[in-house]
Amino acid sequence: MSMRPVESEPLLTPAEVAAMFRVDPKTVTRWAKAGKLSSIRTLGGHRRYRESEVRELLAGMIPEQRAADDQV
Amino acid sequence: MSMRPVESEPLLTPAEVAAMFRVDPKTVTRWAKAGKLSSIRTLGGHRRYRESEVRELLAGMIPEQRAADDQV
DNA sequence: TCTCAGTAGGGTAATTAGGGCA
DNA sequence: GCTGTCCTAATTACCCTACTGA
Repeated sequence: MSMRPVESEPLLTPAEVAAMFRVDPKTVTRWAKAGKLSSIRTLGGHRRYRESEVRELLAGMIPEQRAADDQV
Repeated sequence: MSMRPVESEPLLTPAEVAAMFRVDPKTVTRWAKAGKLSSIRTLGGHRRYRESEVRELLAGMIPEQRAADDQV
């Protein structure tokens, strides 16, 4: 059986993102609803997150978060 | 669920760090603002601390008298 | 088809940020 | 200088039930 290489972006589950930020999975959901983090939905309504975006946010390289950082 | 291995650094909450040093969480916040301790921010602005860094600082807490002894 | 950990949704408690003061 | 405490507002954690997905 042959699998044509379909380029897809690495996605993370809510639990995985939550673990990286050391927060509750529900908190990640709130970030998505608030538009602070873009999310992809499964056909059943569950959210998936782009690993690349999450890593950038963790590194503090996104404007939204830097705004919070700047008051330090 | 699979939980594909996502490499991320273990983080600590302000309360956890405060308990380890036996100080008020607010004091930990001041350490972070003073640059004595590096911090990562959640998307909501709350701080998270690197466990490895905290442990190193704890290990560096040397009793006054012992510090003097060490120079012998 | 069955199982069950994970997630969504909503509500309420607990932490944290920030400033100022002792 | 350094820490603890009081205050308000914002953010996050924990509770539940029902549905999703591997």
